[in-house]
Amino acid sequence: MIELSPRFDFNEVDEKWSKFWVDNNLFHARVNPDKNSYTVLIPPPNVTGILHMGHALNNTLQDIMIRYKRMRGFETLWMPGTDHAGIATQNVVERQLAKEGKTRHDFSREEFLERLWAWKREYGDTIIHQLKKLGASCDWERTRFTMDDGYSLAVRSVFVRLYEKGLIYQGEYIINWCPRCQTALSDEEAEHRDLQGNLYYLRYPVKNEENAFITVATTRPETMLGDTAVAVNPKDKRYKAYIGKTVVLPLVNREIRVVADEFVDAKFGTGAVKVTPAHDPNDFAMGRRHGLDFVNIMRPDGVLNEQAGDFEGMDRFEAREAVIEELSELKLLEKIEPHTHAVGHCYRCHTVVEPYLSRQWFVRMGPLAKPALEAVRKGKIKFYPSRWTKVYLNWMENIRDWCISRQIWWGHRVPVWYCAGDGQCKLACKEPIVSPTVPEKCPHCGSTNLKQDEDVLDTWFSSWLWPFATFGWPLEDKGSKELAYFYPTSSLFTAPEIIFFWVARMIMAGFEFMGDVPFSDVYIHGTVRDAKGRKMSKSLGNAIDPLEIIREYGADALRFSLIINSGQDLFISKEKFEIGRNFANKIWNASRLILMRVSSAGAGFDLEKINTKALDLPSRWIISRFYATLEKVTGAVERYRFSEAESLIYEFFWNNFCDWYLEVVKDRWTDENVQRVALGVLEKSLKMMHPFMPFVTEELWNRTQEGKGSLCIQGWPAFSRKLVDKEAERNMDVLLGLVSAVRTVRTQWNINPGQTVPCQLIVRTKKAAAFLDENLAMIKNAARLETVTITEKAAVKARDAATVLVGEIKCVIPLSGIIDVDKEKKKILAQALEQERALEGLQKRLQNKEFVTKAPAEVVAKEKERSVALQAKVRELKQVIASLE
RNA sequence: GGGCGGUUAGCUCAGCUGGUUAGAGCAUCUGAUUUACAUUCAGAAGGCCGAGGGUUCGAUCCCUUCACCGCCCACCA
Repeated sequence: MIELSPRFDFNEVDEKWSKFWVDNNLFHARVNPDKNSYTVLIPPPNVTGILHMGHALNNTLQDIMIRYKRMRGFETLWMPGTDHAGIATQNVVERQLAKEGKTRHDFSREEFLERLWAWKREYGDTIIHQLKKLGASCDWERTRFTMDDGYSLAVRSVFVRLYEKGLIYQGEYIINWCPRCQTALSDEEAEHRDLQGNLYYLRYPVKNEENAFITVATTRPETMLGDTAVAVNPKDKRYKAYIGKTVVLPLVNREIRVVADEFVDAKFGTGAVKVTPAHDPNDFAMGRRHGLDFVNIMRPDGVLNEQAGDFEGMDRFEAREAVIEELSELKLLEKIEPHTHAVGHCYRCHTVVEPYLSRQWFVRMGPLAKPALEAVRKGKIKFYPSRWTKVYLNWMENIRDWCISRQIWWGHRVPVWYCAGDGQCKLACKEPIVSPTVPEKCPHCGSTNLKQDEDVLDTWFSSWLWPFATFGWPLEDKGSKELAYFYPTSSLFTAPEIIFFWVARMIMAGFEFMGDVPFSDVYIHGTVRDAKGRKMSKSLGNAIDPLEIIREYGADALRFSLIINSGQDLFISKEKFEIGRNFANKIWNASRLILMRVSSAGAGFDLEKINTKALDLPSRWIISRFYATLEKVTGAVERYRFSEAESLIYEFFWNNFCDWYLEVVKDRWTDENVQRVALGVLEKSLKMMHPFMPFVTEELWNRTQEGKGSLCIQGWPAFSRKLVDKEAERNMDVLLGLVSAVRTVRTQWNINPGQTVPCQLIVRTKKAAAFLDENLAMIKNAARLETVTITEKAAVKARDAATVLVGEIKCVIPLSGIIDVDKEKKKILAQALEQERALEGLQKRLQNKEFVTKAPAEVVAKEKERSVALQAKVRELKQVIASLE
């Protein structure tokens, strides 16, 4: 007798097995020529903090696939790790410092970085610990961090290689500047949000002409202080006369030219544009085209500088008000119109970004994008669901150069040194020294007085190397055993917002440095939102902590509930986790029942070797149901349809196995075959459910299948076609229908559920009678019937009894009441009529010569088949109607 | 401005190549339960499948127009 508590105590079980799996090193992958590899690389979580629900979803999906593939016999590698997440992590540490009343400038660069490493050590460990709690079957020995020594070497090498190929360049451009973080941002890091702003119409007096103005419209009037031209469309008749003339920029009294440029849209605003080359990307381009001056009016912190004259020292928004006020006094403000437009915000601190002129490093993306586009177009990389393919292609086709330098301290420092020289070779020394290792001296003048570039690289400039840098590249290259075995990896699981940041860039890096795709499948999952549809976030305070759910409902419940809700975006509230908890408990209790009832007879017995001929109908049925479910589940997992897989499992285990099979055999536990089937189906089910709910299944596996070793390294159940018994399923359906119909009758007539009732089953064939006879005990028991008589003719008049029709079996329960037989008949008649009409249409089509000759042969054949089936169906229905008469 | 997705029961969603009576979970209601599980069981009620048009013998499903919601992208100042 094995004692199990009636409640699944997940806390103890979760703890036990996550420790066991790690202690026994069950997830370590090695190069194994006898097996195919299946590799998944974790999207490394940021070391900014603890894991949120999105991580829980992302990692559960990966774990399901990895555990499934492991059971299918692949050498599976799931590479774990964390990302240093440049700006994001620096921000959280700076916020921590702010609480102490300090800024990073109170520290030296080294001291500040030490704070960051301390943070990383703490949170990096927490994240790994949390992944283990979730049940993630990662190869923990390989845990990587994007700033590990080896990884850093990869980052520097890549920089050098691209630089030498001419794909990295440095230049002055307008970039997205966050005045709060005081760093450049990439285009992807500037989030555009619609803001209600104003369109200000400013008048610029024409030089030497009384009362002549050109009116320009702008959303950022303060930038007028940096204007160096006014532009109009060359075709715009209104302004033709002004082209080449000079206007006087108010407030600063700078004389600026009126230039003609095709870019200007005559229809927008006034058709005249103020040109601020240092503060707007379009104006910058125009400035280049027309050789204009670049006047930078702003300091890096968003405060106006000495170029702003009287406005020096004002914050940009403060200056906006002041400029407008002064222009208004000068009567140079024509009007203000409300205007909604998209404004970039820093993706980390949400400050409005400023288009800012500065010297930055860029990657030329065009050449890199080419093979990456081809790979997806040709299907070498597939997106699941496929609609994301278009999103990817669209971005790649319009790709722009990537600004990779950041003016922060946390990250990979740009591997570029400048010779501060001894004055001997000024010319040569202007050339930067680009090297993966710290250069000892200037190659030109030999000076050892070298200064490294102050900037660090965009965090994604390291992440994009994840698929191979994690394997020790470039010290290990394509020829290395590990890379040859595990690269390209198999599937990538990630969120839609990461497609541009990461997925696309990994594909480009894969081709550039490894000459091959980094992975073949990309699975894009939904976003976890709260019940109101808002994205879960710490700042909104609507986040549900996965650890809290694990504590209250268990890791299996968290995993199961998340996945079954994961079709598209997930709308999660706490109650949603009950389904997983209840299901885990159901599995627990079904196993408990079996353990209590089964002697040693079922142990060590393999379902596949069973002689089905000796089994009763419910047993054949449940075995068949299992294999049918197994096949569908396997197919669903292979197609990344995880929620579908879970629904199938849920329905099978709960509705078929527990509610029917275990109920039906309740009184027959002494039957050895019942024991064998119950335990056999449980054994296979535990395997099938393991990738989804690893803890409860591992625990029960060890309780029911002692000595076989850990469940996570067992084989995935083999599908057995011969055990799918369609006839048993059909027959059982009839019985289930019968029982269910009787139950309905009982409810309708308010018969005490405990009370057994007499019943007459009327059948039309001897075969059906024999079939009922065979399963009489079960029917009686399940439907709570007594004195069931089976006859081939109706012996009771319909109006004296409740009559139910199930297939060809008519069930008559003598009662003081009438069931409306006419209604039943009408229903079937309507059905028959519809089928007949369908048949008619079909036959019409089949007689159509054009259709028969022109349509593909398979289609015609299929239609013929359908026609035959329909005919049979119609005939059958007519018979049923006749039997009702 | 461009693109994508959604609209199915009170709520959250399935419904994968068009075909019996459109499903599930939660919530509601009725009843059961000394017998693995109240985190249980049996049952009920609840749907012109967003609106219009089209294709078809037949449309939740395909085409088209529209409405509303959401997301992504975009240098009209």
